[in-house]
Amino acid sequence: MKGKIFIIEDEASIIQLVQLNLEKEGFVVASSLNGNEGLKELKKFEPNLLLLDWMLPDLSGIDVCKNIRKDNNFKNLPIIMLTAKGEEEDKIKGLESGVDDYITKPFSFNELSARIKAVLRRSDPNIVANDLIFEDLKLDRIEKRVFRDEREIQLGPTEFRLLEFFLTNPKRVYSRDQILETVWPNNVNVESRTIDVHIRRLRQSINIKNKKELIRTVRSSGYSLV
Amino acid sequence: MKGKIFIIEDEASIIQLVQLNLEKEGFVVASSLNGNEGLKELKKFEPNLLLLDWMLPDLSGIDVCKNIRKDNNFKNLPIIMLTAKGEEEDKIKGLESGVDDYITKPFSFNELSARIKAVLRRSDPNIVANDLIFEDLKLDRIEKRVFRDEREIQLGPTEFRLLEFFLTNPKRVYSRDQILETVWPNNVNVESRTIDVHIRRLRQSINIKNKKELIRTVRSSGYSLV
DNA sequence: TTAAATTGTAATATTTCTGTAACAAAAGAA
DNA sequence: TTCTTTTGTTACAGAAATATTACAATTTAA
Repeated sequence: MKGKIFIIEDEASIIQLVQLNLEKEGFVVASSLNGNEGLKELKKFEPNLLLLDWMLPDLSGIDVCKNIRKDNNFKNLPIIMLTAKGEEEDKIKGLESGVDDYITKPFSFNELSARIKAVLRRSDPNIVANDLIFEDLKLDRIEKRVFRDEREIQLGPTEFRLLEFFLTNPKRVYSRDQILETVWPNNVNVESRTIDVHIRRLRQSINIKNKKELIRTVRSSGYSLV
Repeated sequence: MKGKIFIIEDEASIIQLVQLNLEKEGFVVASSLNGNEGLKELKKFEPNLLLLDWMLPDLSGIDVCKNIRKDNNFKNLPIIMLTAKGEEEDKIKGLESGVDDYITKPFSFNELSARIKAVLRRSDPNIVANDLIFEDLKLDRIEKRVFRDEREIQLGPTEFRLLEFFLTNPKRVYSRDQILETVWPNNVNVESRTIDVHIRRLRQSINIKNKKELIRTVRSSGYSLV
């Protein structure tokens, strides 16, 4: 899982629990303790999914939700609402206001994880898929294997993550910064040119003679899988 | 799996969830929402195992349990108790009153399924798959034996559990954390490097010259059986 | 109780991977 | 063209991950 998840929730302990577990599953996670700030940070972070608490100190969950739905860039951002027990009636309102799913506290992490994956499967299938396939390339996340044309290819850890990243959004061009953010562990400082080297290594591994180049260089923009 | 499981539980949503999943695994399932009725139906149904809620509208779980233990035909019926969080103290009583295992709500279905199988393995070995087989490797859970190529292999307890773990999901790559969580007893703190040593011991035992290596190292990810 | 087996850890050896720097090549701009 | 900017390529040293070994402590079996 290489997806990004944002959490808006005022109980720090819940954030911690959820964040820790989600990161263990490979998600990149950011969070905020209140609605207004959350909205701002969220739009910078560009998550693939939002976990939104119903009751917040400033705005209500619904308000946040409406704000997001109004913004063209986030109109389709999947949202899972976190509600406390006893807010049953509100649930329907929540769903009406454009929430994709909700879960009642206290919840087990497994339950949350299952719902997140179910929602992502609809909105962004590649994030949760076990096999990422693009033309004659196949990457198996469970077995950690890569194939081109049925032939297995050996990749180092970084090249594997890099390819995984490209495969979740083939054709799309990514800047070196974007690649760094997602493919490298957080807070690691790496020369941007280093990516060029890894791109080369990846190219060398996945290219087969007489077959077309799979990674396109877009001068002054970045790279993409084609 | 072709065993029969009876559920006595007053929350219909839990019954539904569990029943659906158990049936998917091949069990035949019947259920009741309260104790008195449950007892009657159960005796007609003759299950191989009972899932019993601790708190029921009429009888308590313990009462049901005692009633069953008095009946010669069901004296040995395995029972797994479902308890809500906070009833911790009662657990001990539960086990004393002849319960085979218990699980605390909320639970994940996987957890429940694992416990059911563990209990059935003791009481009714034929219902659960007991031989794990992968290529020329065979592990007999009942007799605690391992064979490669018909030849028996001696393993220490930890190596046995480790191999058992790999065999439940061959090919899948597991991280050291995942291995620790499942193979080692809960809450035991063990250095993550320790796994390497056990992997080595396991390799040494199950490898036969001229035969391919069975355990694959996936750098920065973990190990898998191949 | 003694002997044997098992476990976890630490220390060491070995392998593989990473990031960077330096230079070459290519693509644009003027 | 010539200069400038960006990307490609290579080699390499240090880092990181894994393998191996030895050993002391503990458990189990005899």
